[in-house]
Amino acid sequence: MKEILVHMRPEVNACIYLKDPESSDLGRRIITGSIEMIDEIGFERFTFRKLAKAIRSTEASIYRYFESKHKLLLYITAWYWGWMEYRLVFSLANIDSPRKRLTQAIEVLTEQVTEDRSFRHINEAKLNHIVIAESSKAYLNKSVDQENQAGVFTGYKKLVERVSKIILEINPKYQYPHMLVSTVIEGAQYQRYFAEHLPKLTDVVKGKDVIPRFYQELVFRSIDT
Amino acid sequence: MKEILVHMRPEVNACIYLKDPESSDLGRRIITGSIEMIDEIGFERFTFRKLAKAIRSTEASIYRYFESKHKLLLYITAWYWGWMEYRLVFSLANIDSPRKRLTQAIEVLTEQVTEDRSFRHINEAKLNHIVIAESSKAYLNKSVDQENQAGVFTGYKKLVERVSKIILEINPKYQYPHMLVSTVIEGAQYQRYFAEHLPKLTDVVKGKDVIPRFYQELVFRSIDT
DNA sequence: CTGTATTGATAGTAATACTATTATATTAGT
DNA sequence: ACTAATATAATAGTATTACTATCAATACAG
Repeated sequence: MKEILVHMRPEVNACIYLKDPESSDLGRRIITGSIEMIDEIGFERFTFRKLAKAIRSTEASIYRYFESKHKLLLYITAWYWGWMEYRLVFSLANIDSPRKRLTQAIEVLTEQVTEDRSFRHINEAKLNHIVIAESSKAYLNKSVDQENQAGVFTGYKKLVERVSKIILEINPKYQYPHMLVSTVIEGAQYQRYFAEHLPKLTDVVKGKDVIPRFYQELVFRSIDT
Repeated sequence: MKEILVHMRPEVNACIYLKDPESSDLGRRIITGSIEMIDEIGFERFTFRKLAKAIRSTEASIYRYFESKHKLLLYITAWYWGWMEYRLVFSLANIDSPRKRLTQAIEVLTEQVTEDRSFRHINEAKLNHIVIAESSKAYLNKSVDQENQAGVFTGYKKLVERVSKIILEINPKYQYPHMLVSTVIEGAQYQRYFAEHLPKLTDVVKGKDVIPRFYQELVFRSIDT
């Protein structure tokens, strides 16, 4: 993947940032540093002041890139969903059978993300870890409608739409493709979080990743006539 | 239900509060007022100072009941899951067939909550609305392990366990009952949130509540052999 | 009517979430 | 090489948040 993606980057809606963090060294340090720090101390305790110290810059400089830490979270999650869409599209290339395409799509959406490093300054495994724990905070707040209207969540919606279409290819009469896909995506994240923190809410098997398996079965049984 | 529940109240783990809000008029005003206010302005913008003003008390007095607004959120969600368990248990009374029991359980877990008012000072419809939008913040943070160990999430886990058992009665070989139940509970909340704010992620039909229907089908297809 | 507990009133602190100003360093164009 | 534009650093400052502390007023229980 490295070779192919090296000149592509997930597109993030420009209204999220004041200045594109991909456009400068400081910008990239902000992204690298915030992923690192949010993973370590959590989004609530994360502040621009602490980040500034960690990346040897200043609060005021960070504010020139992002209006608030909420916008930074929006950026990180939008980047993640953009990246996921690339991964999905590439992993589906040359697969013709809709059923195989769906199997592969569910796999990509639910599997544990390991270090990828297609992008030098982004640790995808850590990014995945914070997306699991923090990404829902990006839309679970009162500014969601305004931000949705501005197109902030387009990447996520496109991903859901893409997989929904595969489902409809397999069963054009299935009535809830979007519900099913968003249930799988959100569900897989929660199950991973539960496995780590609230294991009574899940069924973990030591050494095995049952999450993709569970959702594969769930989806195919739901859509088969 | 009113007559039966009138002398029962959901039990909330005492370590969540400093002083039981059910034990005084001020305590109940804190709960009533916070449900109202969190629903209106969201958990992030909600502060004890604003709440104090709204219920004509003082910040310091509220702090005598709850250490922080996070603990108050824990209290509210724990109360909600305790209440849900009562609703579930009562609604399953006298139903013998495991399949019918499961159908009813899914219905209770996924349906829209309407005004109930078994408890004078709690508006259950509003409570449901804030649980949908805010409850995941109760465990999506770095204190989750500590709080889980203290038993804060017992009510939620008991509910999942209860429904998982019904699934195993129907199909003792089904491997993922807890994953399935937590997927349904979390999923139903998200779908309701999406229906209101991010409709592209769901399949809403005007005038119809498709969420229970979708999850009924999903569950029974998943567990049937 | 006295001790105890509850709430209210007020004040104060450290941290957070910003905004503003000015200085310095870098780079780009001519 | 000089100028202008731009980016960042350094510093300071404000309003709000998330508390803690103190003390007075009230209630109520024995």
